[in-house]
Amino acid sequence: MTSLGIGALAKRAGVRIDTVRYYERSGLLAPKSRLESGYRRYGDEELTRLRFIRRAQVLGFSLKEIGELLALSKARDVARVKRATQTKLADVEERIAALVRMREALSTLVNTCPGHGEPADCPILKALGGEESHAPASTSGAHSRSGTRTV
Amino acid sequence: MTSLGIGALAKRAGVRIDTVRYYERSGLLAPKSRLESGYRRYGDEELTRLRFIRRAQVLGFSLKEIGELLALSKARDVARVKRATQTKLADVEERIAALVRMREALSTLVNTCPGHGEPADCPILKALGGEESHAPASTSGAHSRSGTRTV
DNA sequence: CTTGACCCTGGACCTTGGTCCAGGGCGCAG
DNA sequence: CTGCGCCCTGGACCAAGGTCCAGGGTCAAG
Repeated sequence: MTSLGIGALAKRAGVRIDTVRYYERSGLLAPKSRLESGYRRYGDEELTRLRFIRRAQVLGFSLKEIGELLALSKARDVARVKRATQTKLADVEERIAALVRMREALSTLVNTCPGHGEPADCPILKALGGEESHAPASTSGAHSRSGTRTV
Repeated sequence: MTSLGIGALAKRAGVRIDTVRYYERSGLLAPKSRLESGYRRYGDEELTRLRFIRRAQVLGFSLKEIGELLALSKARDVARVKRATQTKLADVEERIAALVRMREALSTLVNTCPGHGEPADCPILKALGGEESHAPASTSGAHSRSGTRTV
């Protein structure tokens, strides 16, 4: 029956104190109790829960989704918890597919670029829009009133 | 030698006008010129560049990274452009690997959860921290001075 | 009791990638 | 010349997920 202050809890979960309070504000993690002074007290369940929140984040759940999962778990609604997880799984699969497409495109670019020589031979630069010569591109362009038609 | 106003440019690239101006503010896309009135004018190169920016975003580059890519391209530094792209490729591969791990974890959860019955049999709920009964969890906790030691 | 470490609250601030608005100035067709 | 639609600027605002700060109270060791 460990009893932890917020600092000890945060340290054990590898997060910052502010983060714990932020999760509390977000409705994800309430302290088990408070001292008369207002100090938060946490038990093992809270630690587990905090660690779960972090794991779920790594699994790609947003804090909002984690809150929903937590609510479903409180409701002990196994079916809905499962469905939420399936939805997330589908989402993750979609993201993987998108990243795989991205990888193909990038590796094509890398593989066809000689890495030296003429910019004209670099497909990456070509993909970038290729051949612009000159072009001053002043960052701090003070453009005054009254210029010739196209500055 | 098409000459476009910001609206036409935005429409052709499928972005909003504000987004074009936002990219300009971010140093990614300056108009080719300005009318005396201050109206922005764009040519084909700017359109290509804007489209590149969007494609690069889809490929997972942040605007900051796109800016770097653009700077390298201006410097016509083929070698460094290639290296930046390789770095991004490695990054994408890492993200894919993380998502694949995520997918494995989620599908294990989904596959081992019966989807009905006792919460105790649901691995998702167990991963969540499992068995907390009761716990009132008052959102608007007015905690007054003077309580018993642990409220 | 004193001291240093810890904790409290409320609110401001940060980053990223935009989006929207007010108040006013152009461009061009009729 | 009028009017409609486009454009200008600067600045506020959004969501997410924190992070930090000021100003003050508390806990526990010595």
